[in-house]
Amino acid sequence: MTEEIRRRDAAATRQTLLTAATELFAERGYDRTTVRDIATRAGVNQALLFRYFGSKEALFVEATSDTSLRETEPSLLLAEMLEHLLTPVSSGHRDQVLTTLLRTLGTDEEAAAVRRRLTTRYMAALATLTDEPDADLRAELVLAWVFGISFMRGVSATPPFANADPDTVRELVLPAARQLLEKIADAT
Amino acid sequence: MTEEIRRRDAAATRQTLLTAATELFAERGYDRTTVRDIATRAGVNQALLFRYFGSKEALFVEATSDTSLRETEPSLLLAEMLEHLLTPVSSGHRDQVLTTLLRTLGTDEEAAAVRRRLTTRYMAALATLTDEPDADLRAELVLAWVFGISFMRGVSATPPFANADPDTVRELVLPAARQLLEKIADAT
DNA sequence: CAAGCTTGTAAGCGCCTGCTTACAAGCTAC
DNA sequence: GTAGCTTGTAAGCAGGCGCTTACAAGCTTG
Repeated sequence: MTEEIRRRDAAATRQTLLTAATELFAERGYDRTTVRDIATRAGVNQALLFRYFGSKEALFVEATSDTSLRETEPSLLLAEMLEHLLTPVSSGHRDQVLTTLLRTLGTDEEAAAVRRRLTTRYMAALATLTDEPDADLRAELVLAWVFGISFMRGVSATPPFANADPDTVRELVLPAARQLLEKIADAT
Repeated sequence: MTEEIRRRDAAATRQTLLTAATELFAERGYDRTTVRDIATRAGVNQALLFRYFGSKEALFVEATSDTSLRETEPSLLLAEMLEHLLTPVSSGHRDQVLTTLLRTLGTDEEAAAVRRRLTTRYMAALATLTDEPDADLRAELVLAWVFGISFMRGVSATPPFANADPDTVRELVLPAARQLLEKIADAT
């Protein structure tokens, strides 16, 4: 049994808030998520949010910073990202950070900073997959594709993607992307 | 000379408001644009916004509905979209609708409807460019790429794209996209 | 020139936002 | 057992939001 009868547990409350915030930011983005929403979903008084995190922005940074960008081999990175994007979100909270960042496109500086940092890391990894001089541009174009797919699938939720088989998508995307980054490998 | 000394001109005021709204929605998205912002940029009392448009949402719909999706031949559509996306925004107000929709990713139903309608039209055009059975999926993947490029360039504004030569980008994207939609043509 | 409509203005309403404060309730150490 | 800290609660503050109202200023028609 899990410890269910715990009350007055600061660490647990903090974690509950963080989880609720992560979910809501991914679902609605930064602007449309209110601190009251977060507290309600966490089943917690909203004042505690400020006690434990200081501000809504600080909570956002913490919710999006545990990126868990695994140390995947770059040649498999694209295939893995596609898999993450295309598997049903319901199955555990997958890498929602991408979705969160896509939903948070305002002028908000914190969000923009998080987005830029993440982008740079992925780009650097992908840029190793070609010997062409314009490796960065090629990497960014491929990354842009991932963002676009993530956008249309997770955010816009247009019909074809909703029913699309992940394998089919991968078999379409990988060869095309290989035109830009020739060292992209197939999934294992 | 243009007629500058016109006052009490309802049509002109309406148009000024519409222009200001279009710009601001593209710059900041729906949520972060306030009716006061719009009225201020238009140099007009904000009550007039409600007199002429009824609500902020109605104004948004009108600002994004003049899509001007030209009747381009589908095989040239991708090249043309890329050109639109990559030419400096400063040069006249280009097709900002894509940017606006990207910046407006909340739960807002009106924005989602506009986005869906536009997407469907572009997809239908692109789907004619292959004889494969999964034409729709292929078209959506290509469109996703355009969205991603638009996102990274216009919204996220990451470095490589900012300095990228439009022709270079096109020469990278078109051949790769042709893996999905074989009838894509080069720019004229 | 005055009636009557249209266009523009100033003020403010009710609501929601992020955030704070004052205080009650529970836990731990002596 | 009670002092003193930590955890949770209720209420509310100031400011910004979309939107409305009451009214002044201008134009058009007899």
